[in-house]
Parts: sequence; structure tokens; C-alpha cells
Amino acid sequence: MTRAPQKRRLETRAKLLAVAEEIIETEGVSALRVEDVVARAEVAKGTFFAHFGDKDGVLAVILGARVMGHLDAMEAAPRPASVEEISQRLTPLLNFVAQDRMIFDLLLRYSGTTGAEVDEVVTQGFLRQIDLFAGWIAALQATGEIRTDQDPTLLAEGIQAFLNHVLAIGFCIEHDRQPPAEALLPYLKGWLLR
Amino acid sequence: MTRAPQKRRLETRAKLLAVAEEIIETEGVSALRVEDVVARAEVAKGTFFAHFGDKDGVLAVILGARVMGHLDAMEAAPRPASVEEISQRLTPLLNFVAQDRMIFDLLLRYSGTTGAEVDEVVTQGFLRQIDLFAGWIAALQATGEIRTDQDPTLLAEGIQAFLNHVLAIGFCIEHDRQPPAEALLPYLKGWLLR
DNA sequence: CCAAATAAATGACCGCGGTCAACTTATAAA
DNA sequence: TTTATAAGTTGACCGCGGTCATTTATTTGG
Repeated sequence: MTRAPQKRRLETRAKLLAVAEEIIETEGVSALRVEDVVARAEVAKGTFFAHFGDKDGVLAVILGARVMGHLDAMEAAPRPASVEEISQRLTPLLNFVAQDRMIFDLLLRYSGTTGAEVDEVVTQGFLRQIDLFAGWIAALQATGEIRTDQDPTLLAEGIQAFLNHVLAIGFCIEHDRQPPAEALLPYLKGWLLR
Repeated sequence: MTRAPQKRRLETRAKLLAVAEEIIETEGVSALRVEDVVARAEVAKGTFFAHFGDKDGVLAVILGARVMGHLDAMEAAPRPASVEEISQRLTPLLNFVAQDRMIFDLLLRYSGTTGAEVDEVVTQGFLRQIDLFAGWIAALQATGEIRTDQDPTLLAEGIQAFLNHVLAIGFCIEHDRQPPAEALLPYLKGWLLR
């Protein structure tokens, strides 16, 4: 039987997270170095890895939480009444992910269950997002606003696909830098309207 | 004015490429180590980077060439006459990319022009793929097999999006391992049929 | 044929993520 | 209180990608 974590452990973890968030806030995700984190938190390097497994681990916790925040906001807002409004609702999340390729890569990599670690924040967020989209879609189907010949979940996963596509393209093409939500709209229309 | 590369340089490059391909062939992409390559090729480490910039550079050359090979085959084969046949034509390429996450990541990262290096093989392949799809789509539109209310290029880019989506999901979800081409079909139908 | 100039190759060195046997601290059983 | 056991932490060490001042080979102009 596993013992409850002791206070000391929770303090160390909190300190590491605080430092990591501080660095991300001021210098950006790409500037995060494990060695900086442990130095500023005044713990040994091994401690970091004992807590988070690897560098991506701490990023998953922090970025996962931010994604969750965006999902909270999306759930709190009124449901979109049109395809354009879907695109609007997605804008903040899209801009968040678009700010740094590392964020996109990490979310893409963690966004499905890789076996055991189903309790990952990012995985949760991914599933929640699909559910959220599916809810929006079902409602829009009920009003006849969008196509009804496909399952809401499939349509939701399709939105996910276009989201990632637009983000990936955005990181590649330097010229023609339109905001991701704008680039998304044509795909969304072609996918949802009939 | 830039001078033509001298014979020695071409030989070195060829040797490095041969060794790298040999390693990829026998041990897989993920097992590729720059230090192994230079050791077996009997050149110094710096030489490798003088030739390919970074590790991804040599991978882009090798994997880009393989993608080109698949595109050749796809162009040589008769045009798909249905959505199912599109999925069939895509199967070899899809399986190639699905064999290792590193391949997927690299192609995704290099698959757009990042400014100057437009002459990257991978970027070429990406553009060629879109063209190829657009050609297929235009032909299917002419026969009335698929929807005609959207531009072939947009539909082609959508296929690209679903391709990547299916691959990403495939790497995440361990259970329920259906071949990627199979997972693709529902999206393709929802996207192209009307 | 011989310098000066440029291309190519070298390998010691660095940064940084990640490991692990040893050590310290907390907790439970005797 | 003592002692066995587990939880938590430590830092030297490693692997590997990547850099760059220096050295060696090749080309070119006189």
C-alpha cells in the first residue's frame, strides 16, 4: 500500500512548480532549463526528475493547467450559435498554443493516453475538449445550423484535426501570417456546413 | 560567387549518408546517433554538422527521399476512382510515417517552408502531395463522385489535416490499434462526400 | 612552380537532459 | 526509545547533440 506523500515532498514540488512557472512567465517556454529550475529552487537535479519524470513532465502539468483554464472559459461562455462563433470561442486557446512551437509539440504528444498515464492533465484536457466540441455540435445540429449526417464526436475530432493543422501550418509558413482562428474558418465551414 | 563543391566533399557526404541509411535500415530512425555515424564513416563530428547542419538535417534528406519515392508510386498508380481508393493509395505512405513517431514529428516540423530553406526535400514533398491530392480531387469532382462546392486545394489540405490527425492519434492510443488508413476513412468520407 | 586565398575536415569542448548508488529524513512496528 | 523500512534528496556522472578555433587540403592568380 502506497503511503501518503509527506509535507516536505509537497513543499519541494510546489517550489519547483513556482520557479518553473516564473521562468516560463518571464522568458517563455523555450527558455526553460531544468538546471535553472533546480538552481533557483535550491534543490538537487535528481529531485526534479523524481518529481516530474522528465522536463516534459513539468511542462505538461503547467501547460495542462492553462489549457484547462481555457476550457473552463469556453464552457462558461454561451454556446456558439454558428460556425463563426465556434471559431471565435477557439481563438484564445488557439493563440495560446500558437505562441510557441514547444507548446504545440508537447500538447500534440501528450494529447492521447500513452498506456498507463491516463491521469495526465493534458490527456484529460484533450478528452474534455472533444466532449465540449461534441456538445456544441449536437446543439447546432438540433437547430439545423449544421450538418446532421455525421456523429457529433466524429465532427468534434475533425475540428481537433483542423485545429492542429492550422497551428502546424502557422509555425511553418512565415509569410502570410494570419491569426490561426482566421485560417481555421474555411475548414470549419467545409466540415460542418451543408 | 560560390564555388562548386569539390569531389572530396561529395564523397564525404555520400559516405555519411550511406552510413546513416545503413543504421536507419537496421536499427530504426530512433536509434540514429550522430556519433555512431561519424565513427563508422571515419570522419570527425564537426564534419557531419558542416554537411547537414544538425541531426534533423540528415534525416530530412533521407526521409524526404523516401517520401518522394512514395509520391512517385502514388503518381504512377491510376487515379483513385472513389474515396475508398484514396484511402488505399495513401496506405503505404501512411504506414511508412506511422512506423516511428520521430518520422512523423520530423515531417510535420519540416513540412512547410520556414523562410529561406524552401529547397528542402521535405517541403517539396509536402507541396507535391497537396498538388497530387488536388489533382485527384478535381478528377473526382468532374465525375460527380465527391462534393464540388469547395476548392480542390482546400479539400486537399483537409486530407493532409486528417492524415496527420490519424497518425497523431495512432501514436497516442495504445489499445485499439487499427491501421491508420482504416482510421482515416470515416474522416475522408465526411470531408469529401456529400 | 610557388604563394595567397578559400574550402574542407578536425577534435577538444560545452550545454543540457537524464540516471543512480549513496545518503538523509520521516514513519511505523517492536 | 530503539530499530527496521520506506520516502525523499543528493550530486557526481553519463550520453549525445552541437560549436568553433585550429589545422590540413585544394584551388587560383601571378
